Amino acid sequence: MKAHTTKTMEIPQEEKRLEKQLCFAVYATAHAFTRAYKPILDKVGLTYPQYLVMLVLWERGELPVKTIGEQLDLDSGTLSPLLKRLEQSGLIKRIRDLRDERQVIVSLTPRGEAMKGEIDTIMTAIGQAAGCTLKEMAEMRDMLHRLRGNLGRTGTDGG
Amino acid sequence: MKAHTTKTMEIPQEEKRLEKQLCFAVYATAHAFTRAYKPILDKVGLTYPQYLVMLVLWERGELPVKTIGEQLDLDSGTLSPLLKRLEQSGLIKRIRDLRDERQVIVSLTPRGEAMKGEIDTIMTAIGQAAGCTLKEMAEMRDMLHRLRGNLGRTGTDGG
DNA sequence: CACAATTAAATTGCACGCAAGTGAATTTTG
DNA sequence: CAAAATTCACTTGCGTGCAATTTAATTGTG
Repeated sequence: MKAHTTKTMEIPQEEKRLEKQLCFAVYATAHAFTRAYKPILDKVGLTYPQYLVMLVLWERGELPVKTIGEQLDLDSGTLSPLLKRLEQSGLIKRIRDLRDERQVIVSLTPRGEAMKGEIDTIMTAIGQAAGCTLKEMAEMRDMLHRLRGNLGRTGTDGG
Repeated sequence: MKAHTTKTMEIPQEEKRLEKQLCFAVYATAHAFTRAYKPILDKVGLTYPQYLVMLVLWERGELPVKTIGEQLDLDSGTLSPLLKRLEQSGLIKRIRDLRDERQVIVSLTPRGEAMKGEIDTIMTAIGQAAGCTLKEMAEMRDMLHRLRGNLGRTGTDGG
């Protein structure tokens, strides 16, 4: 594998500004989303990552920890304590799989299932806060999806 | 102020899927960016948020903590320990302002200033990882900027 | 079937991010 | 000018994220 000359040609000053950085736009918008969700999620006692886990379970039903991690791009170091909190909140159960005792199957309790009724309220509220047209939202989502695909397959080429 | 009927009309199942959520696209892309930056930033001994602080200082010169926080949308609870680590790394100085002793002025050390030479290498590497055209990047950045503006001014209407 | 390699989840350690509270300095007000 | 209100940074506590390690279970191999 011959490395092509990683040519570091001069980038114009203007392009180096924080406000010009796509990475920062994504970073800051992610925080803005979390903050926008907070007052809404506080009412149902969820953090934003916990809400994402609930979304996955509402959509797909009971799942092993591994699969939840694949859906959300999170590892067990993040999920294990998070799921423990959701369990203590009485929203999910964690049961070790009898077929394969390495796995833990996560499923919704009746309370967790019932909370699914809140989805519309939550999504409507956020949709209004975002203040985008559905077309814009879809467009942005697809662009981000592509971008994420590109970034994900970065071969950690140099180290 | 009469609340307009927060009409929670039915959202189609398909739209509730995780993959359809713009918030998740932003969330996951932010993490993908951080991971893409990691091998590059490891070489210069910075975390991604630390890199953002350095960007601000390279661009604007010495600044009080407050202003850095405004630029990055971070509060002192996040910045104080982060800046302390950058100081221990020998990249910045923190000096209490003599005019207003409530403020702490953050400035670059010679080592921090010298690191500015790494910018081009870092940005070029990330640019290649992102694999977008400059037009796409600009487009996405501007859409995110607008979105962030909308989310930021969400009046926490209900609590 | 024993034994090495692999896999899943949990744990540990560190660095954010943010709410809430503290303490010191400055500004506002009476 | 003195007291009250505000501002700034720091600290504390909690919940992520993630690398690295640990423990237990399963799979692959001879």
